[in-house]
Amino acid sequence: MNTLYYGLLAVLSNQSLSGYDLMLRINAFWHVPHSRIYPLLAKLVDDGMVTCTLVEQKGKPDKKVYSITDKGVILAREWLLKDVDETEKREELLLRIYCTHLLDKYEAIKIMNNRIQIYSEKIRKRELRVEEIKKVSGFSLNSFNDHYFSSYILNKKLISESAMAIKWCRWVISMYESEGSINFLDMDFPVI
Amino acid sequence: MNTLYYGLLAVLSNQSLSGYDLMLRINAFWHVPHSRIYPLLAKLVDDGMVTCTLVEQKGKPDKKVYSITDKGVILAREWLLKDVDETEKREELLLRIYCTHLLDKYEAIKIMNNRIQIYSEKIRKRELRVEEIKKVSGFSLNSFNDHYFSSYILNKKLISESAMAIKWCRWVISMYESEGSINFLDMDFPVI
DNA sequence: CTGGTCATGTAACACGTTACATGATTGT
DNA sequence: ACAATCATGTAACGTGTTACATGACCAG
Repeated sequence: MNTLYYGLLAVLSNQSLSGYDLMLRINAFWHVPHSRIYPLLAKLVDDGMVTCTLVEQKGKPDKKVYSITDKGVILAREWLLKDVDETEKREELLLRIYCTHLLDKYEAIKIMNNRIQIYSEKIRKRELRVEEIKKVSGFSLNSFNDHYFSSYILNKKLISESAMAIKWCRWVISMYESEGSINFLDMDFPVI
Repeated sequence: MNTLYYGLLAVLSNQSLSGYDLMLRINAFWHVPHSRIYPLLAKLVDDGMVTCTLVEQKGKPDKKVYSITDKGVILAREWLLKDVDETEKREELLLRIYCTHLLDKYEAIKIMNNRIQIYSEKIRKRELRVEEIKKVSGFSLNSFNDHYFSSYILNKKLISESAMAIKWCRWVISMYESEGSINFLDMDFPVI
């Protein structure tokens, strides 16, 4: 049961799709060829996580539409709620976000707070590294070809990414906490 | 010649390291076990990209220190300068940044401008998707469990990430363009 | 005396990619 | 005619992970 197994389950938790459509959808996250999707779908059916229905079409080949089962939703929720380590692949994080609808308010807020902790720790480590670079390079560089420059801009990028992620987490939490109506006009995440 | 092949070359372009130290360094980007590094290092030596020197140590086991060759630098530069597609793995992007010291001012600015184009296009597509979500959901949601909410926050996250990346690219360009002294006090990327 | 760090390597297995294979329909 | 899209599947190959294997030194 690898990332793609949960990936297919995650996408199917949003809507029922054919193997072909599933491939198109999951490509928004990362590239997956159809050769990996069809065998895994068979396994998902085997495991009782999804059901398959043949849909006949006119002008197009028939297709098999897959729908998530209750058992599948339970597994997807387990995967969403399990603790993640720092080395988690980015794609997996995006996929988890795409599944937030499977969580209740308190579960979602808890996960977001957890994520804020992880990003804060990352920033702390990178800030230390930046200070170290500044010190060992004597606070100035002879040229941009100095490898301290590469390290410096790389660390600055990682810090800004984590800071942005924290800001986004807080925005999501604030939406969950504002009890009122859920209106797109009231919720807009200011980009920078 | 896969990502790790260039990854090892990229790290070695910054400094000579043993297989063990190389593993520790590359783990800053993504997890790589030593079982993958040692065979690849042998291949890099075979291909004439790096040279190997045995360094005896007291109190610690002897180690093999690997250094990049001129041929290795040429290949690393080729890899850096080759066009990248949108589906490029994130790790590879970070690795490329870590190697900027191999590029001259004009090459680096060209790459940054190119990246800005890619991120801009990404934002454009995601903005369209957000507008679509707003429309089909009727500009409001019944609950946070609605999968439009998941899609909405996911797209917002991707947009903010790309926007931050563009800001970072512009910051790097501005540093390359400011001819004066290279002082860490003069260059600070404001996080959000 | 147990577990952690430094240090290098191999082997079995799981996972992922590219290529092969088929076939109807629609647009250029 | 030719290429692209929709639609599903298998096979060979290459990549990556986990486990096996060894050994000195140091700290608790």
